[in-house]
Parts: sequence; C-alpha cells; structure tokens
Amino acid sequence: MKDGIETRCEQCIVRQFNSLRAMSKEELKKVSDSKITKLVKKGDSIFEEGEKLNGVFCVRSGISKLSKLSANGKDQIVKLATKGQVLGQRSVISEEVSNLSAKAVEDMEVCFIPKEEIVHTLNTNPNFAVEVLRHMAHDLKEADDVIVNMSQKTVKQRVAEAFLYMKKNFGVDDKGFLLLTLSREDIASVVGTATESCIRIISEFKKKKYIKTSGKQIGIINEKALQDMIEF
Amino acid sequence: MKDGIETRCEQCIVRQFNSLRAMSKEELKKVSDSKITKLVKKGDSIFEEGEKLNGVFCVRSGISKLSKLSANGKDQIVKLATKGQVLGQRSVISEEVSNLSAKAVEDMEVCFIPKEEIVHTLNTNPNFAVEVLRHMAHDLKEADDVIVNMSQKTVKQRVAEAFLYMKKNFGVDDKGFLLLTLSREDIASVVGTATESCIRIISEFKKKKYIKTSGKQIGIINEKALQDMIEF
DNA sequence: TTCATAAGCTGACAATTATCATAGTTTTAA
DNA sequence: TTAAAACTATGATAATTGTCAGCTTATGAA
Repeated sequence: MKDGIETRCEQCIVRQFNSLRAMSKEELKKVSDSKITKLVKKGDSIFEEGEKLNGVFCVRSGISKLSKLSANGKDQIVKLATKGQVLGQRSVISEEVSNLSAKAVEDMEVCFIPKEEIVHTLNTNPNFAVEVLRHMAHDLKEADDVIVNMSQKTVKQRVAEAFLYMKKNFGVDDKGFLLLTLSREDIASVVGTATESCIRIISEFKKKKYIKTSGKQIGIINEKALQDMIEF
Repeated sequence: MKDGIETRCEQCIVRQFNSLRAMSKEELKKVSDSKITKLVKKGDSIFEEGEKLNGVFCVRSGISKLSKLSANGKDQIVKLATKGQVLGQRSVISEEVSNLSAKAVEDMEVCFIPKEEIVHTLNTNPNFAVEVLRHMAHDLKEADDVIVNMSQKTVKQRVAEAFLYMKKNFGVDDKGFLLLTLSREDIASVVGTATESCIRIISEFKKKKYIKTSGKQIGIINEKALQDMIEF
C-alpha cells in the first residue's frame, strides 16, 4: 500500500515549503486524511524555544504565534502563521534547537511531519531543495524589512502597519472586522511595545475614526489614513 | 585549460555559500588569482536597492555595509560583510531585485560571480543546495534575534551589543581598538538611532571607562560591563 | 448565576530618545 | 597648504514611550 501517510505527507511538505502559502481546499482535504493530526487548544504550546524539533508542523486550521522571549522578560512575536504554513522548518534544516516558541492564538489543527520525511525529500527531489531555498531567501528579505520597520518607525506607525498586515494576510469578515483577533497584549508583542502604549494608540485611532472596535475585534475604516501614516 | 576562472569561481561559490564565513588565507589566495576582481573605493556602492543583480559578489578584502533606506529617509544597516562573505545571494536565489544596497565602508576588493555559475552549481552539485539552505536557515534565525533586539532593547543596550558584535566578528588590533572602524553615523545606522543619541551614549561609555576612543577608533575596556548591560 | 481572574482602559509621571542649534575637530580635495 | 566640507560633540528642549496605579469591563469555571 504505497498511498499511505508517508506519501501524503511528502506532498504536504513539497507544497508547504514552496511559495504556496495558501493551499486550496482540495489540497488541505487530502492532508486532512492523515492520521498524524494533532489538536492544539487556544493558548497551548506547539513547541518551545530551545526545544529540539524532530519534525515540522503544518497548520491545517487556526492561527499560531511564533515568539521569542527577550532578556527583559517580554515576548516578541516574530511571525503569525495560518492555514497552509509550516512551523519549525528552519530549526529542522539548520539542525539547531528552535529559537522561537509556537503557541496557538486560537484552537488549531496541525499535522506533524517527521524530520526524516523532510531530509528524505530534500535528498530525493532535486527541485525541492531549490524551491525551499527560494522560499527561504524570500523570508530573509521580509525579515530585513521587519528589522528596518522596527528600528526606524514609531510605535504608532508600527501599529498602523500591523493592522494593514493583518487585513492583508488574514482578511476581514462581512462586518469589516479583521478575521485575526489578537489580544491587546499580543498586538503589543507584534509591534514591540508596552501593552498600555498599544491600547492608547488603538484608542487614538478609534477617536480619529481610522478603526472601529467591538470587544477584541478591530475593523479598519480609513485604510488610506493608516497607509499614509506609515509612509513617512 | 580546465583550471580557468570558472573552476575557481565555482570553488569560491561552494565555499562561500557554505557556513564557512571565514576562509583560510590559502583559499583566499586561490580566489585572488581570478581575473574578474573589482576594486571598490571607500564610500562607493557595489549595488543599490531595487537593482536587479546578475550575480553575487564575494568580499576578498575590506568591509561592506548592507543597508536599506527607510521611509523616513534614514538608512538602516542590516549587515556588515567582511572577507569571505557573499553579497547578493538572496536576491539572486529568490530572483527578486535587491532589497538592500551594498556600500564599501573601506576600500574593498570583491570578486564577481555570474548568476549562471550559481544556478549551474545548484543544479549539478546536489549537496550544494542543501548547504546553502542550511546556511540561509541559520541567517534567518539570526534575523529573528535582530528583530527581537531592535524591538525590545534600549538604544544603550543596542550600542553595547554592537560593540561586542564588532569585537567578536571583526577583532581588535594590538592596542585593543576594534579593527572595524565605523563613523558615528554608521554606528547609529546599525543600532537604529539618531547620530546624536549614539554619540551621547559613546561619551557616556567613555566616561564610565567601558570603552576608550581615539578619533573614530573605539576600544572595549570593560567587556563585562557591556555584557551585563545587554543582559536585561 | 456568581465570583474570581484576566483583560482592557486611562491618568499621572518618569525615562528614553529625537530634534534643533551651535561649536570644535578632522578629513578631503583643490 | 589651505579652505570647504564632513564629522564629532554637547546643550537645550520637545516628543515619544514606558511604568505604575487604579478602575472598569469581560470571561470563565465552580
């Protein structure tokens, strides 16, 4: 029986590692059949900083935050991963312990792919390594952008940027609210600021009618105003 | 005559792209013989942000700063590359225009390796892609660290960290001065702060006897004090 | 439901950092 | 060599951001 878990996972790896951030529903369905699926509850950890990973995790549903603890005790969220994205690939490839911890922002389903699968595919599929490489080169460029934003932009600009990023990458519901709902603390961790500062800026944006809120939910009203704000 | 430029360059690529950041003198000597060597004068640009690169540059001597212009008009230095390091590989691999510009901090010799060489090696040497991949995965982790540092540490901590970084990666002369001599403005661009703020902190460190200066040159006197400073 | 706990919010104040002005110093190029 | 330009340095002040305290509002478990 060749069409077992291994084959499906391999497909998953190949697809995920490629630039295909978003998988089609059919593709996801396929992977869904896999038996090595894990449910992760909101707030639970998928892996921790410093942990040795013996595989990667594909996000099937839900959202994960990848964060790193700073020496001052605060978490910095480096990335938010959603459906179709892979967690832990860097650590597996570089054979170092994970530098980030992954936690579920909301209930998640992830499928685990053992390290051996990846190593095997890297060695047998000649195009695969190059595809992964290309993807990683792109990630590295994005990281450079983040570094520049963090160093050169004000907190207000970074908050505005975070909202635009959330809209672009996670979408909005029919009422215009961001589908990705983060706590104020998590937004602060994305932006790299104190929770109170973050809340103050949200209040200010609300007062200026740039955004609307409903509980934790945030909706962008005046996208151009936010856009203009970050462009200096 | 097989032992031509191509062969040497290929060796160069393979070595450079691997984790071998520092090449031995013998290896460098080999590359030195190559005819496609360029001299770049201090302050001159090797390539600019937005430029399409049709190859990579290996640093044979001197130091280059890789920077990105922020919307506020300030440059952010993302990386400093020295002897044995490669510039432009990410852009070549991801087939995007460069997101960084590379300028010479001091007079440099660089050797150019055409894109085709790299693509060829990627396709013919099965281990090469994996090696490059591993290297890039490592770079990505370092980028995460920089993001956290930039977001969570104070300017003072970042300056301290920059000096320790410079000592560790570029060494010191017999008088204890850092071999990498940057202008105050460049240090500020590494740290992501205003030049005046940077100068003030340097003055403070000097007053506290953590460092000594002689013109542009900076020497670390009390390494532990700097180390302690960044560990909170 | 109800209470305990966490999250959100705001004010007051302190600390950090940026900006502007100005002057001394070094470097560069004619 | 010398004058112009660039770099270094410092003060004064403004703007940004963080911290602490207290209060209100959600949320979730018994």
